[in-house]
Amino acid sequence: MRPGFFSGMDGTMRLRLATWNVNSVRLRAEQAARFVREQAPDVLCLQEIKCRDGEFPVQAFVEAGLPHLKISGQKGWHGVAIASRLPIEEAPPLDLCRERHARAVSARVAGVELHNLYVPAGGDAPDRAANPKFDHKLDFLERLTAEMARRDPLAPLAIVGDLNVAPGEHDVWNHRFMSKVVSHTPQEVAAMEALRASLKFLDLTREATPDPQKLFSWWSYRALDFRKSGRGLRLDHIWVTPGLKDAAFRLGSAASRIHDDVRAWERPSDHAPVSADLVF
DNA sequence: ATGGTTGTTACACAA
Repeated sequence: MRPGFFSGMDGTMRLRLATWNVNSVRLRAEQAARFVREQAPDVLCLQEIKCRDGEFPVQAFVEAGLPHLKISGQKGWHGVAIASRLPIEEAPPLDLCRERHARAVSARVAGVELHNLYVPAGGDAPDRAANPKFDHKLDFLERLTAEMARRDPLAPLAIVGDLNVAPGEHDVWNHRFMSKVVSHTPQEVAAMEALRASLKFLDLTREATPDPQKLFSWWSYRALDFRKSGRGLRLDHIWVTPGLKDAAFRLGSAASRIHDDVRAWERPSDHAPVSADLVF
């Protein structure tokens, strides 16, 4: 039996969540299928699909064994989707994007309320007054925080995706330098801390690999050799509520990792997938 | 302590 939701004899069920900023799902449908073959996620959350709903390569995901799809696309830019081995049920949608971009899609899978997010990158200048994109980014995170603060921390809920912020000093290649660069400014780090505190979220990838170990999920295309450059950021996250803590730590420690080998594939996305296991 | 690359699009822009 291939690895999947039902892990078998002991009656436990494993739900493997994965998130990947795919940077054009049409260009990388085959890579997505390969990732599913190799890592067997039960749910794959995609960001930057860069297509309309009707242009999504449905067949590739059906054949890969993730036939249940919830797609929120738009022409050309942004766009998010959830692909699942298990049936998708409705979940309360979040109203986060004042620009009405396709940046959030929500679903309930195996009893877990899942919010797949693509937070705005925020432009160049870390100044809310001078740079509307930076203001939009912080507004998006503030709306999300306000929404989460109304929820029950004991409810099984996860927020995953490209949050476009590296929250910790070991989530960037150089903390001092990056503190002046959008993605790791004090304002963004504070916004992420407010979000974390809203429901006492657990950052599963960091739980699995504690500080001071460096962790990156994104490397610029502008480096010839991303490994040699060493200039990465951890922008992609899987956060769960305390209601999922037992499931996340069932094996002793959190089982979450960054699949940086995918960043080394031919014609890669600039982001690597991130996965985390929940055991019920 | 900063040069350049990629994807979608339409003849730039966003990342």
